[in-house]
Amino acid sequence: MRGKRSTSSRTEQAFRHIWQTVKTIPRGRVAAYGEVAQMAGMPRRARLVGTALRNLPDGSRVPWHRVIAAGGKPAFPPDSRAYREQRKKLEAEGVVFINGRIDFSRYGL
DNA sequence: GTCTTGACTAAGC
DNA sequence: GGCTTAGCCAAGA
Repeated sequence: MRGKRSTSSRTEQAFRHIWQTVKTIPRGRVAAYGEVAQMAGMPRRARLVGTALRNLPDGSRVPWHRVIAAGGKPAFPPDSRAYREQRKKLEAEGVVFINGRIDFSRYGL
């Protein structure tokens, strides 16, 4: 086998690795993009995590809502649909929003 | 191969 | 406390 990778490019595998890492976030907890990147063994690739989640295939069971920006706030504008969905899912898991922000010392990893 | 874009982050004002 | 700037690094055009 030479480096020939059929059916999945290098980036696709990186995305899957990120998705798999996100799946390890326990229910009722949250992690920052940078944290996920580090857990996936890609320090300083926070933006890549965002790209991966954006490319997330429809119907996947990846808990993308547990990934938030550093500072404990969602990476979406508060008036966006994604924001409401994320907040709804998190609150359903017991995560409390305080002034639109999540307490990392309490719900972080 | 270069340039722009982005579900990031930390520091500065 | 909120907006701006700069640094970051890979994907997409």
